[in-house]
Amino acid sequence: MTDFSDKKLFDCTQCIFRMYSCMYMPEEEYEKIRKTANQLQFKKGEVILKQGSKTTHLLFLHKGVIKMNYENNAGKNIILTIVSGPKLLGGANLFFKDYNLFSIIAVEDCDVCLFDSKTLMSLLAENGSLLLTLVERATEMFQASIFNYISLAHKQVNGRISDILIYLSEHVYKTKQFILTLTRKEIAEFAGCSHENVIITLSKFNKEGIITINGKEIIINDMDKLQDISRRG
Amino acid sequence: MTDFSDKKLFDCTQCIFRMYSCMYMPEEEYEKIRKTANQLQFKKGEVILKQGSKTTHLLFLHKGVIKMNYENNAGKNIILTIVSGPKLLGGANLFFKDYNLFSIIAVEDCDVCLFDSKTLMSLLAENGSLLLTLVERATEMFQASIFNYISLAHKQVNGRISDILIYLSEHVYKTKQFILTLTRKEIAEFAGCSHENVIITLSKFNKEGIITINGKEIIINDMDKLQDISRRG
DNA sequence: GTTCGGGTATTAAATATTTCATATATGACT
DNA sequence: AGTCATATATGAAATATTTAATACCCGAAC
Repeated sequence: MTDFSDKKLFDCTQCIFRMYSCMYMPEEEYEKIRKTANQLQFKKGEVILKQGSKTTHLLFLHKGVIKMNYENNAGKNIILTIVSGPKLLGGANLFFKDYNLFSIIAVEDCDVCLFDSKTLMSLLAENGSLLLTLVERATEMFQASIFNYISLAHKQVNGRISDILIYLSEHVYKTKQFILTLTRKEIAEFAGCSHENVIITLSKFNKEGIITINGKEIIINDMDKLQDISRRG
Repeated sequence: MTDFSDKKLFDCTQCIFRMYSCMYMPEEEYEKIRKTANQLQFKKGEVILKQGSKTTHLLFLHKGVIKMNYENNAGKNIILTIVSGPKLLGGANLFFKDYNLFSIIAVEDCDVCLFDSKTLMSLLAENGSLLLTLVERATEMFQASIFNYISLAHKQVNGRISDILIYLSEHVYKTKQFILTLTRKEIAEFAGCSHENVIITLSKFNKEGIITINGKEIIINDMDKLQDISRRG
């Protein structure tokens, strides 16, 4: 983790969070928030927020990819969702709990802003329209998680892996050809199956020509077939 | 569904929704909302809100038990969660979407209040503190769903059924002995497995003495063992 | 009173998944 | 260049789950 408190890493005037804010809030008000903001860079693998730690900040992911990781009481890691910036990471994890329910871990190098949640919350309570917008954004991610989990809980591994590939392609990397920084083990933690099963399934999709695997690179050749497998579960 | 627009079914002064509201809102303001409220009773099995229909109302469940049901594009029913009143049913399903993402269906007879969401939203935008509280409540249910789904996606059927029994006991019926109105098929839709598997697992738990089944009645004899099975997955 | 449909229950066979053992490849570090 | 840890890959055995077939019970409808 690198702290650049003295200089500005990202241009705040380009910030999406600010864009939302100033739709509903005068510049001076926003400045109060901005002063509490802390620009940071995280390297792949670094923990941005740790499960169980106090929630003192709301997090805005400018750039990069993170995983929301939950370690259950058996010590098993479970990936709740994977998201790419720009995105506000709040909601159940950050908005209302005293302690973080999940960890947020960088899967690729990330640029983030941390906002002091106390300052933010008191400003939000006076500014319903902004709050509505923020909650709406934060809720979006939640909805996405729910639908991920519908897939995971009610489909077999073929369908789950298809869903994850579609999700990564459409919502994280936004292209059909991407470098997958997640390991097979991490995909297994996301899909809720053994890593062997992930490998077998990916190999099968590769052999059938639905996807092409070149080391870390994945190319989705036949999105229709993938969606068909997803549909049939 | 029974409409009692002329008379009052439930006592509004006892309403939990009102309680939240008047913590942050003068009586006159609340009256605006109350005037748009519509008290209704639903019988077991009736659809309260239908997936795909327009979201015109926010729903407050006074009394009873509902299931959030999602019908996927293969026509398969999936139960997202089961909740008992009093509870505000909002969040992703109702707050921000033009159309309901899920259906809400009465599992037992229910008393509900429907609030016009337009009126409510405009009042909320002017009243950040109330909004925060409502969003917090709505988010709670979401969190619970997420943890349900962690269970479903990352455990095998024994663990899932255990989790569902624990959940029903602790959060829905609030006692270790309850009349389960859900059919085995519905439990299967919740657990994400075949109904045969539900029956086999429940029978097994029954034989092992962990639970006792008398027709529709379920008694949890050994909560520790159930939690142990849940933990081991 | 009979029929019908739905819920409950059980089994065997087919299929899916995990576990375990093992092997190769890769990158980091010395 | 060698060592270590980790990721990838594969196959066989053990286990879990679904599917399909069948049967019983019970309440609603005729």
